[in-house]
Amino acid sequence: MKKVTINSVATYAGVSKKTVSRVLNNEPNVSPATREKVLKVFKELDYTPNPIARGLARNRSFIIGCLYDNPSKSYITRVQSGALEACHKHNYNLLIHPCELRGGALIANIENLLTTSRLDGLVLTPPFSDSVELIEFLKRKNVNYARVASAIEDDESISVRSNDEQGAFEITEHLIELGHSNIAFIKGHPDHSATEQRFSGYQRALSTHNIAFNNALVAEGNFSYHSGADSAKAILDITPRPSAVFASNDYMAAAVLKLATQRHLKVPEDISIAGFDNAPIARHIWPGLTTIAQPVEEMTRQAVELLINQIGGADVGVLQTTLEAKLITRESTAKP
Amino acid sequence: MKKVTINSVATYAGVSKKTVSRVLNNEPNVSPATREKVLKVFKELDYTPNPIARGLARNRSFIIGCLYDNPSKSYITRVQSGALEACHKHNYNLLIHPCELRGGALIANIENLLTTSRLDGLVLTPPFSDSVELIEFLKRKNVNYARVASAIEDDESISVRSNDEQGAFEITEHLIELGHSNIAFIKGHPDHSATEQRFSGYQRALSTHNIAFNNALVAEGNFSYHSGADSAKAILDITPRPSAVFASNDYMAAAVLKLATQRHLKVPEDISIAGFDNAPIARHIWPGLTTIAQPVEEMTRQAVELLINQIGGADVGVLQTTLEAKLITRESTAKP
DNA sequence: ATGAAATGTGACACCGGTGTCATAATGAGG
DNA sequence: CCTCATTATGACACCGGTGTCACATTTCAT
Repeated sequence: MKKVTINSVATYAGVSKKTVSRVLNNEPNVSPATREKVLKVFKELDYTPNPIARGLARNRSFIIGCLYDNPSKSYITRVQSGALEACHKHNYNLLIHPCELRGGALIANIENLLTTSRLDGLVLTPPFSDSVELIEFLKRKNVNYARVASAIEDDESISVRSNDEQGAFEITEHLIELGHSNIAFIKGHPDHSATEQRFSGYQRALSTHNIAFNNALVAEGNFSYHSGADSAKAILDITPRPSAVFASNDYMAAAVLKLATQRHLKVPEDISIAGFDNAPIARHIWPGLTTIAQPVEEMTRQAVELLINQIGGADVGVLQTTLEAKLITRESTAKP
Repeated sequence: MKKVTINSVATYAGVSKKTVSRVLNNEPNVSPATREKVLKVFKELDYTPNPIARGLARNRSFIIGCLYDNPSKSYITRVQSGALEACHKHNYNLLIHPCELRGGALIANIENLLTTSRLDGLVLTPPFSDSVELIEFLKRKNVNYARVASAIEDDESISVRSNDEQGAFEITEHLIELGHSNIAFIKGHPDHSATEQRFSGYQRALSTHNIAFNNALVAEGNFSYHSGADSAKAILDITPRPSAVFASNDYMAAAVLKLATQRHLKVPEDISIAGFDNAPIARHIWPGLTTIAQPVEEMTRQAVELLINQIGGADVGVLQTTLEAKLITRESTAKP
């Protein structure tokens, strides 16, 4: 099968390349008759313009790259879903690129990515949105980027985050108001800024309600289900057993719930469990998890939309936004 | 900041574009001295080649597109993970494109995708891997593609599937051998060929063990958790209550488990539950789900690898492979 | 009818690389 | 020292579009 290019169309239709290009891009100043004629040839020859050539001429690829390194699959799915919504709205496409923050190869990896595929912009999700090294590199390379859920504030780039500290405060307060005071906490991955923020919200709630912070009640997780299972073991063995557990995300909370159930503890009668994120699993298990609904899709959608506007050369106005997190109470928390 | 192109490098280094290009691509016939010189200029000018220009010249984008329309998020995550592994191994990138099979806009949507971004190949996941309309279109457009978990056999294109019928047979047989005979079944999405195959395996197992098939025990799901919850209601209200439920995927099985637990039924003492896929949720809940481990990542990895070889012009040899599914027994199934 | 403005069209350079081929420089063998 | 093969290098066309600008044609007010 012979390739159909803009040249063949032009020859066949008896007009110049440029006129074909005009029809292709719906530019004005083409007579209706000519336009019709060219459009007919498009159909006849089954012509599809070459996006690469177009990209070269316009210096655009209409592709956004999404960087992630996140143990929580559902978080990534939600990120993708928000990013895709914004992309498709503007006729952009999304390229996904998981990679590792640690190991020293990050910059080389991203450099290779940019060499392999021309990307108009990059969405950085945690923990990349907090990587100063990466951000410096992108600035130097003049690559457009948007940060999702980043804690860095003194940066003039696009950033959409949610209020993790406040969310953690509220859910801890919810437990306290139910009557809990012996509340265990499971931390997230140390590379993620959300980890520190959620921890800090937990501590602030305790202190606000005059409950002494007890480091023995804190377990180190990393947002993965598996780490939650390990932390759960540690926590359920504490004497006296905490009457409530607040895990930094729903996966880890689900792991606590599973172990508690295995040990024939009744949730929430014997122990209350709270999570964070409002991941699907929070409502797929019984009892459903009390959690903080974090607007992951919406954050990403907004970030990508701003990014695309910026790429288009528009004046984006407000670059940095903070969305609210919301407490969702389900069956996993109750009075002790 | 001025753009650094191959021309600036050439001028600065005092050589021709072509020589720079040679160094860039590690081609032979460049004297060590010249190579050194050019490499030094790369560093000095912080040069990054333009992938689009390269793509235009070579007629390659080194991007694979992944099509999906699947209610199960974890399935998609696994597909992506397998596809990415193969892509990165060959220095390709992955662009994701969820879209709808139904609605009539599919072909236009894909046509637009191909117009927007030059893709070297497409991975079709269910239900697209069974869409004759789409496959015809891609053939006509001369687009390389690979099918994952497709039931179409009389096609000369790349296809990697797993044995769904056999998997469903085995898990049903497992229930029968435990002593169950009143086994309810929840179907998957009607657009997916796996749905028919799993149903067929269920029926074959019944018939092999001389158990009469009873259509009243069959509920219509669509692979989503939500549809599983609806089916669960219907099934748990059947009198006499089935002693076991086999759901066509783990999400729906999890929904059955949740409702059963809510109704204070003990699993597996009062009712056994089996799923399909070995999705993460199968081991994140208690009791863990007995299920069929489907090698989703591996299927996709192999499919993409074959696809990339084909794009590279290699003789791919065997185009169609079937991988085995494996029974995983956990706590959700037991004697009635 | 006439000149100015608006509209339609094409020639040509350009985007930033790669492929082909001719030619220059180097090295081995006699 | 010369010939011939080998290695190194560059000129130039080309990939398939878009941007600029010049020019031809039409429209419209005077």
